[in-house]
Amino acid sequence: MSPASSMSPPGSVTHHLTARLRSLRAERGWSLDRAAQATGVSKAMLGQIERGESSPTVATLWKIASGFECSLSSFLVAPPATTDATLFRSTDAERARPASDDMLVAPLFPFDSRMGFEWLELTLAPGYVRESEPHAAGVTEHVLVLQGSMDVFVDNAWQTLHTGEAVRFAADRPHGYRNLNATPAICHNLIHYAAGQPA
Amino acid sequence: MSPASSMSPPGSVTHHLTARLRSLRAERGWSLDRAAQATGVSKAMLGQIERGESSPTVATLWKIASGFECSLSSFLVAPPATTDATLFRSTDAERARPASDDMLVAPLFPFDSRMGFEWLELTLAPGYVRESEPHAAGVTEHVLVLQGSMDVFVDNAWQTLHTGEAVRFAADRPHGYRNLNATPAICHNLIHYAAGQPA
DNA sequence: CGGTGTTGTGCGTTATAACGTACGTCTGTT
DNA sequence: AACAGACGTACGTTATAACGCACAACACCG
Repeated sequence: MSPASSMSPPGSVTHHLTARLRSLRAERGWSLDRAAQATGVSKAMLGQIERGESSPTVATLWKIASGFECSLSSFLVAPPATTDATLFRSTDAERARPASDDMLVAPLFPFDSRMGFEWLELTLAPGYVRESEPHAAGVTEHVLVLQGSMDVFVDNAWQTLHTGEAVRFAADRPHGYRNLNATPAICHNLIHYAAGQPA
Repeated sequence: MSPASSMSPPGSVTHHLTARLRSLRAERGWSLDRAAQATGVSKAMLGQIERGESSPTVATLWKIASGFECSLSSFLVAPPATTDATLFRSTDAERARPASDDMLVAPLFPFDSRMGFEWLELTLAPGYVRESEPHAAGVTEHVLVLQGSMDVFVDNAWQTLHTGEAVRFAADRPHGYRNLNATPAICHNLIHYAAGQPA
């Protein structure tokens, strides 16, 4: 993109790539020769990549990642931001908001791109029935019953879950929940989205 | 690597890259011209990449990902394996195994690389005290109290969690759990590991 | 103080990624 | 059937990624 300058802007993809490679090599105390031997990439090339003077091919980046026994994506995406500050949540504080007449949704932990999931607590009133549209591919739902019992529609059949039972299923197919009992059912619903995909 | 053949092996990185680009373009009904215009990469190059005849630079791959409004890593890492078969679990079945005298561990959902976390149910007997060693960087723990109350040691202080309360914290620092009450405490413990890093 | 080895960078060459354009093909139109 | 348009591929050129080698700077020893 910028042939004149060989510098890499601080926030860019190439900058993270150079920093990652440099720190990884320093971390193991490897010389360029040693790294070249481990990865199969010439040490001249490795030096240029570290200096941001050339943008490697995915093929060579793969050789580098393999040599260092690291994932390919760790060279590209920003680090998982280590983690954030400690976060306290309370179901009681969130449960007060009714999503509909016969269901309460308490967002325990809202969606976080670093985690890739959101964690909800659902309260299903007696008689609640809901069939969800399929979500995008790669979405996985976890349902765990805390109180009472309920039915989950997965794989074209209703399955009964009692207290303490759980199910995990791919949500890119028709699925649903219902509570045919006389008492409310409380469950946790953890929805995991595929990595790197916008909602 | 193999200059003679222009094919990409079925399981390789380049194969997934070509398939991803091809399906993404077909999904939107874009022609090569349209894709070239959206990404800023020549349509000839896009065609060669789709056919596996050339391995793009990370710079051009970035342009492609930006043009399609997708994450860079979605072109590289193996697909999240869509998802697995439906999996039923029961806490009662697992809870029978005592991990120690004063704590029960029930693995609700064992670690799954696609999800990046494991989900446990802990039962802390009265008087239980445990201070964990810091885990690797990028590990995040979620604790949610289901029954009774307990204390969690985070940020160099003990915090009390009552039923329905939860906390999320970075586990690469000293942390611990205790139950100073007269009745057992039950909580969920979801441990999320950084993506792409070996345990 | 001059070997001797190691580290990182510069240089010339080769392989190939990337571009712009032109061509063959297939479709739908009047 | 002939034309027009859109799509994907093949071609020739340029930019640059990648290589191997050689050199300069800094160490550790004799």
